Amino acid sequence: MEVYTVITEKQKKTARYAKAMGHPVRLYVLQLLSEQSCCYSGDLSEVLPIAKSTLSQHLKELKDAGLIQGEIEAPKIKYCINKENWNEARLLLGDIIK
Amino acid sequence: MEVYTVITEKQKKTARYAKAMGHPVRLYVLQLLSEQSCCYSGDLSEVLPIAKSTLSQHLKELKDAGLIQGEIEAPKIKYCINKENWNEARLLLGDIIK
DNA sequence: AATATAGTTCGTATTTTTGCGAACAACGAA
DNA sequence: TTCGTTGTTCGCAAAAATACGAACTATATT
Repeated sequence: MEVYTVITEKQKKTARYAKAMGHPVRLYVLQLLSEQSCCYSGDLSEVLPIAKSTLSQHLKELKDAGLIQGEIEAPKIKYCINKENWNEARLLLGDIIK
Repeated sequence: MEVYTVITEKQKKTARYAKAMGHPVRLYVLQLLSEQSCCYSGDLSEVLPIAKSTLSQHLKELKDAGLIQGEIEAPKIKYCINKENWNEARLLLGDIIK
């Protein structure tokens, strides 16, 4: 059963993407990856003033939101934008700020 | 004293706006106000499945983020977009999703 | 002055987020 | 196989977000 609401699924999805972007560290990572195709967690860890475990959590959140994806390149992990979802997020947010 | 970080003030500001947009209720209100110039809290309260006090909190957050403003029109309060900041938010977010 | 309306603030509870260090897992190199 | 590198997961703590109902404030109406 669904509680009645005027809020659409599209708006919920948009809000989820916006929420994922709503932290400086995550926004930094997203912006970097939208510009330079890929990076390693270690690269980020060197420049960001947070613990590795904290960074890992933020990366996980971006992954859970669907905005990035990781590919094993042992012993590192290469992170890139999830193009499909990133494009969706851009469209959805673009519709809000149009 | 400022801890060193590669994260810019611009990114922090963008993240703050994104965070304010990161909830379905707040996104709904923003989208409504970006389309129809103004509304009253009561209008929102009628259609949104949340308590009035909860709505009031969300409106306060949007106000604190600078995205909307309220004008007393007793006994109601007329809410509108804060055009200056909304435009700033659009520019900042537009820069991310460009 | 009493009442009705509109909305905020207060008090509280629950959940989620943010963050850290220690421990762990996976893999390549020596 | 032992060691180093890379990054995640675990356990914990503190802070912030979300939500509600009750109480309150302010104003207009009767």
